[in-house]
Amino acid sequence: MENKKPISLQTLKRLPIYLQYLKALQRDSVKHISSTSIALALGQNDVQVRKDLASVSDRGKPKIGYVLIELISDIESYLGYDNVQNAVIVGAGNLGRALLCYHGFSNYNLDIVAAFDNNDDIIGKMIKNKQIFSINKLKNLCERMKIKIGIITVPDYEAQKVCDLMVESGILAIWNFAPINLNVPKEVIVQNENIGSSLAILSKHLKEKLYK
Amino acid sequence: MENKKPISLQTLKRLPIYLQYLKALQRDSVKHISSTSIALALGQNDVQVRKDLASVSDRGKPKIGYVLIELISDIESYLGYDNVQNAVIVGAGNLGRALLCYHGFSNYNLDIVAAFDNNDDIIGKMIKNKQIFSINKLKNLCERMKIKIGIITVPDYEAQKVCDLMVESGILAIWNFAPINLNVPKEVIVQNENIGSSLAILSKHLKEKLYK
DNA sequence: TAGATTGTTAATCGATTAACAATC
DNA sequence: TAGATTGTTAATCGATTAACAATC
Repeated sequence: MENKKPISLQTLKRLPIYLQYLKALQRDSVKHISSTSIALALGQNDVQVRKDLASVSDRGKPKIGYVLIELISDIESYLGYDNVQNAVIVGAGNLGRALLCYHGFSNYNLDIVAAFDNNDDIIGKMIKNKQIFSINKLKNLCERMKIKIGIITVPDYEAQKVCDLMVESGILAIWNFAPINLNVPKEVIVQNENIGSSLAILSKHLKEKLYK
Repeated sequence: MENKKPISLQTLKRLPIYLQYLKALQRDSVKHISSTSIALALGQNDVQVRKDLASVSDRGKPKIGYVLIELISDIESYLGYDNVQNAVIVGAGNLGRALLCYHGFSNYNLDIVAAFDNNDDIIGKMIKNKQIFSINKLKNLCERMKIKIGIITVPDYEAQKVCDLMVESGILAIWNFAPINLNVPKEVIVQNENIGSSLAILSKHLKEKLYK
């Protein structure tokens, strides 16, 4: 299914959550699934789920719902998980190494091919079959391998510099773990992963529960 | 400032981002700051910033803006960063260990006091001065230390079990890194950290840039 | 057929942005 | 004083939810 109306950012964020749940069902050999039951399992409104799914698949049938494998396939192809996406990571500190070791990215067909750092002590080392290169090699490798996704796990004061280098290297999508606003040209997208925002929600809730 | 009208979830998520920026300014010895300049630096709408700040501080002055240290203090106290918050982490795999080593939590006055796992090979080891205990010790330690924040970094099929144990141990706020929907009583809050949602946004953008 | 489910249209809700008066 | 900034009220925008017709 191609090119219905553009879907909202909120829907886009929910699709991977549905997908995860659907894949778990698949392991349990479930064959069919309805929006209503997905909504129930994930604690969401059923109309919302139905609308979200309708935006990426038109194979839903009244009374039956969706055939599980068809729905999974439609969501995956919408999200672009049907092509492997190569990525590089800059910053091989604790967080960078953890991401490098994380197996779960295969679920999203994301493959981190290499890491880069400016610390001579770790340049040249291998982590889980992946080599840590000097930051100087970033541009060359990205261009040669046509890498379009960059992950930033350096300290905040280095993040903009790294970001600029990524843009120069042809990267179009940046996953930023540094707590800072990055300036990029408009053809590049930045997704900020903000630990602070999540913690704020927990902290506020706790404050209300404990002191009120 | 206490108890104006309740602020929105969106505002709550943005406050830590402002705070981060304000602290960076502090290092540069800036003394005053306006909503307009924050908005400009962070690429946001100035009315939005003004409203967000007004919801936690009433010390803004026309023409001058805010005194930096006052604004920082108001945001921090609103977010509850003025008390140290102790947390435990369950699941000492790659991600769990990375979080355990992460220094940045001190910015949020969050202190991870211990990790728990069910793998005998790592139980008893120390990571950055923090011990990995058997999961069997979780309840006792949480009760004794009155720990209210739990971080889940176990595989998805173990997450609900761990969650139940946390709830039983008196934990009220759960930061969940497992890609699964957790069922909790209504007094407990769950904040899901969803890698898939972030990646979906990047992946979709890339698909549009590259294939259209 | 009746009931469960789909997809769509309309209503509601909440968040963002615009307009503007107040003020240091 | 004039201009920059604040805070507030109103308008707009977008997302969620409700209502309902279509259908296997």
